[in-house]
Amino acid sequence: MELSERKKKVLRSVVDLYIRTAEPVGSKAIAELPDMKYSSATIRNEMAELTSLGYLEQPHTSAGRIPSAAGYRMYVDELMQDYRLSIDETRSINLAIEEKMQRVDRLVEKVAKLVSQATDLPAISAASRQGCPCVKRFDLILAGQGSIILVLMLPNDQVVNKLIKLPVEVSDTDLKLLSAVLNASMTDIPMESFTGELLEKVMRSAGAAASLVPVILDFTQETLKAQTSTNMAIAGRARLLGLPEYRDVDKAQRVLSSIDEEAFSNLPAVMQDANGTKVIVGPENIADELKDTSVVMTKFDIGDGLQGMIGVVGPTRMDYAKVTARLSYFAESLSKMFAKPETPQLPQPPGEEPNESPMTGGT
Amino acid sequence: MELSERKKKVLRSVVDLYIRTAEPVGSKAIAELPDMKYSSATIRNEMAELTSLGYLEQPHTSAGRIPSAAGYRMYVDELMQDYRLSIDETRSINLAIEEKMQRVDRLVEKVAKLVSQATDLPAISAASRQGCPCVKRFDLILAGQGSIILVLMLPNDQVVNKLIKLPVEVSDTDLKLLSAVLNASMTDIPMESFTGELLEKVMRSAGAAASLVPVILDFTQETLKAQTSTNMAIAGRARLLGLPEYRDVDKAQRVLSSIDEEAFSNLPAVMQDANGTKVIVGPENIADELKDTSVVMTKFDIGDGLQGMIGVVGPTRMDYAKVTARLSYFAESLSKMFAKPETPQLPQPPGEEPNESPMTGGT
DNA sequence: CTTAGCACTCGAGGAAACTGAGTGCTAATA
DNA sequence: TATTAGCACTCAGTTTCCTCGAGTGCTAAG
Repeated sequence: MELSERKKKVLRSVVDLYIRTAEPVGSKAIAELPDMKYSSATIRNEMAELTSLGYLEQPHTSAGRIPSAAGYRMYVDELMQDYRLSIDETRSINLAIEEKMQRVDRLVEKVAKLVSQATDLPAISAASRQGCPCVKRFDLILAGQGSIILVLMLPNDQVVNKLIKLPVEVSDTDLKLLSAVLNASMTDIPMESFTGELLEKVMRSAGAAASLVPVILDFTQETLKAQTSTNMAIAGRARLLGLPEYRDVDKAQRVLSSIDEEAFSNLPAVMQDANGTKVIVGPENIADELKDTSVVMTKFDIGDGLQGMIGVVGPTRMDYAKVTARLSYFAESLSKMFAKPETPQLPQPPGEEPNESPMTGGT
Repeated sequence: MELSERKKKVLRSVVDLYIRTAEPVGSKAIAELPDMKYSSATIRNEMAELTSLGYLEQPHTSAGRIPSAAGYRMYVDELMQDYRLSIDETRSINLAIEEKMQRVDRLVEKVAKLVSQATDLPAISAASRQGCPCVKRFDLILAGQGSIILVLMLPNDQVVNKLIKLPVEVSDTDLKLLSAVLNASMTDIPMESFTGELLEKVMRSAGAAASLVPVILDFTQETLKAQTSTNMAIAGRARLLGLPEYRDVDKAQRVLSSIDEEAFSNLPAVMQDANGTKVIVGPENIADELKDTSVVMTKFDIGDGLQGMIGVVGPTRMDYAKVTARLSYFAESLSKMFAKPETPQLPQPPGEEPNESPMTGGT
């Protein structure tokens, strides 16, 4: 059933106000809003109906109303008005991003910290590898002292290596042969096929250096597996404690613990299939501890087959409009930065035209 | 001034009891302890003196006493009785450590988590490189497509590399020459000396590939710098919230924030010069937020020139004896594990002989 | 030197009363 | 018919007041 315009307006106002104050909202407060042309009695009737429709709740008889999960969902999906980032906000985000970021794992930590600062909420950031990993090229270098260096070139120019102590004496020629064989048979294929006949074929062709093959392939498998693993960081946990809903220490502890545990380990996966910004409202969360905790997250592109994700964790009563806007802008800026790593070209702050923040509110 | 035996006994009892209950301790409670042979009145007098000596404090007139910072210091340095780990405790620590640990940065995270679990307090873990880093050996590999791979061998068999796009065409012979020059002049010296005449000499001898030298040395410097950087993780922050002293959310927030900020970034450095276990009691902390928060930490050996550190953060009223014992055992186990990485040989659980936990209580 | 006794202090905890924001319902109004 | 004013009622939160008892310091007796 579609809500009347007036009901929508009331619902939106209630959620807006509740987001600002964290206190149950009464009919009078709504009636006194600048562009509300009805008396508190009318609002009262509307609120009563919204309550019976399941969009609002009443903590107890003589208190105002607070949004229910369905109310938030409706708000996020249809009612919420786009938040316009101020020039100051875009500038501070840009400034934050401009700092040099080096290694990927450090980067994830840093991004999480920045997002947390920008939203004043705990933030998650993750980078996970897309697509099936394979080796582009093998190199074997004689390193003296009876050891060799194995160098793997991966797609996207990444290079990984390992020092291998030689179990047997191997000549330079043997190595050349072995690497030729490896490059001929084992490149550009997924690691699942490193088995059976292919393996035997390689062993046969490898000649004197055949005993190295298992060591090499073990390391290769390990490396490729590590490539697919997701790197994830959480920052700014303490910001939760500043919010009125977490004045209750026990509750705060439960939430913080489950943040630190595995609770969010599946978020990057969830994000894979979604596009744009995704909002998970309170009870839609999986974990029980997170009943009145929401998550807003979005993807960005790191390049090199890496998929980035940033998100924030907050009370169900969080300022979705603002958070979504900042998150989207952040993601956009990061994507652009990674697109041209040498001269980071940051997006222009939104000028006169409305700032579109794409959004899907999946369940 | 040396305290009388009886005063020591009273002080120890007060701290012990306060650690257990987190409530001010009265004279009666002390007098009723099994091996206390004096009446509450006598204890009262002793406590009054201990108070005027600065070892105890009184929250208000009609309450019991709590230890002051000086009281804790005294307790940690002289009074505390060694805690004997139970077989169960050693077993669970061993079990935890036995899990495979891969990369160093992951390892640091994992260790922090384990320590936090073992002590039920937030834990810090860090790994930092010891001694001045240098390059053992340079290798340059032609990688096709107008690029080369630079391979640096560091002490302790670590290998790092980078793909370099060639600005100019370079032949295999040129590369051989360049790497010979690099290996002759730039190995086994600290990076501070990569300057002036040495640099010029290399450039002159490098021939056709001279234009590569700056790129190579930039990367080398960066790598060596990264080698000295400390890797640090904190886990189990939420455990703080379970403790009575952090029922006050604002306080908890202040402490957690400063844990997440830079507050502990200097701990690894502090640990460098200390040996054994170090206890920093509340007000000895640098940061103001950490006034009634203590830190216990100890070192362990990762090998490969890496120095490990583990520590826990807790209220000044923490069970120093227990924490210190567990931490020491943990450190010992880790050291042994890294000493023989393939077949981790864990220390035997302490048998009949007293379990010595070396300890220095520096200021 | 130790201990029993005692008057005193003062925070914690609980009951009772008060306050006021907010409600639902009814009747008047446009 | 839709809106609004008015009113009695509800109930969480706050304040006030009181009691209770753990703990103290001091004095005098053992």
